[in-house]
Amino acid sequence: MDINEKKVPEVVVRRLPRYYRYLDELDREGKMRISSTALSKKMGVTASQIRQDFNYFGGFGQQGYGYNVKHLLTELKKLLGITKGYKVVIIGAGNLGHAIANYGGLKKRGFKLCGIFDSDKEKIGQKVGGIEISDISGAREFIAENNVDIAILTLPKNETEKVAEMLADSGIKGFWNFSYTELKSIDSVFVENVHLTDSLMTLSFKINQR
Amino acid sequence: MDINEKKVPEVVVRRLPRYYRYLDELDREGKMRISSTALSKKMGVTASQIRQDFNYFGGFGQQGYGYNVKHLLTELKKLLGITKGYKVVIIGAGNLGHAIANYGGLKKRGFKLCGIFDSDKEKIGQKVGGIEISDISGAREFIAENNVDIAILTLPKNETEKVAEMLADSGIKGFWNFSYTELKSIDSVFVENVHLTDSLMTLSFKINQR
DNA sequence: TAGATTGTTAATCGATTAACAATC
DNA sequence: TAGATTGTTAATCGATTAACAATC
Repeated sequence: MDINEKKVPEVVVRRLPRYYRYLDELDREGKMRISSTALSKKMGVTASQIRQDFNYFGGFGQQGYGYNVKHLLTELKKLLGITKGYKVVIIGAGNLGHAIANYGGLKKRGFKLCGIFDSDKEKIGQKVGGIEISDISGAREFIAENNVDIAILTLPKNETEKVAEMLADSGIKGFWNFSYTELKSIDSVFVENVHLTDSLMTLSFKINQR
Repeated sequence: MDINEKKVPEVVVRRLPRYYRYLDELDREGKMRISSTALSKKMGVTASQIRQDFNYFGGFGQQGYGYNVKHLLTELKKLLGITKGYKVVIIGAGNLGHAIANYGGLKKRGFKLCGIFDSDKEKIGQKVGGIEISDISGAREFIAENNVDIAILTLPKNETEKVAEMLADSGIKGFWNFSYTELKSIDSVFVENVHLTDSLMTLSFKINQR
């Protein structure tokens, strides 16, 4: 019953990609099944947590057997939208934009890169990862016409906010934002802010405390 | 008393860079002081959490006044090692390596980029962000001789583990790892694994659930 | 059937929030 | 002094872990 389903906590959601990675590896190794205990040892978490996490989605295992690797992997893919083939565009064709465009991980996870935009006249027309860089002024229309799902924002801080505003009602569903700003979720657009240096600074903190 | 000091929880440590970002912004805006309540509204957290977090480090405020922005910022910088001027090298001069080398955020946070290494003969000798790319075979010695603190690993998955092994006892203190592997903390080397697509997948999950 | 291992409830632990005395 | 706001204790909430009945 939907009405009784508990909302999946954010902490659990953030663990799902990690499960996906491990299950994907097990599958590539040809493993057919795995128990929560075996997986817990591999991942360095408790078996209890694994079972609890999966049970937010109804549970993917079988008593006495464990989890079928292929089945669990398929279910994780479904949950994470990997099977949806979400369309993405990159806004900002700098080094980071290039790195993401050329990164095979996007394709592997079902994302379809279908456009790259920049405002630099020098860059427009050049090709990155087989895709021609277009003028950013056409981004809004492109997204609307092609039903693009996610915009990857790899722009300088000062350009990001106005670009986000421009794209807000284009039909875009999510921003994956790499700039030094925290975009707020605008209406119906989910925002995932990535602050790369935050992670470097936690590392630095730990080194510094020692 | 050291003996009574509670270990700072990981969740608190991971919030520190965010405090740093907000305080840095307040300082740049010329704000002299801020109360936990005002900051809590800006950041979208509770004032209680802010005060609790800072009190793991003894508290940086003054009753009846709030927090002096410059003082709090200075303390955060000290905690995060920004004042230490940690030396970093980049191992892997692909797009991501380039992006990080050219990113001003490292310098801003006091990190000193002092070397870039790659195994590709074509790349060796080229300059990135004013630094010449060196042969990766010399990385270990360079780190040991120059007391490099952190190695940023932007290599393909298959090369990362053996490079990490090679550098393990060079005196390096931390790995900031971007490859599709989870490096385990080796002895005295802290590891911060960055899985960029994990964050994209949580975004994708949310879009998918809607 | 016996053994294994999940799904799920209950217990514990830790993190967040609330409250207020201390104090600037 | 009165007002403001922290530092800190206590209460609450939520997440993790433990335990075990269900069941393959």
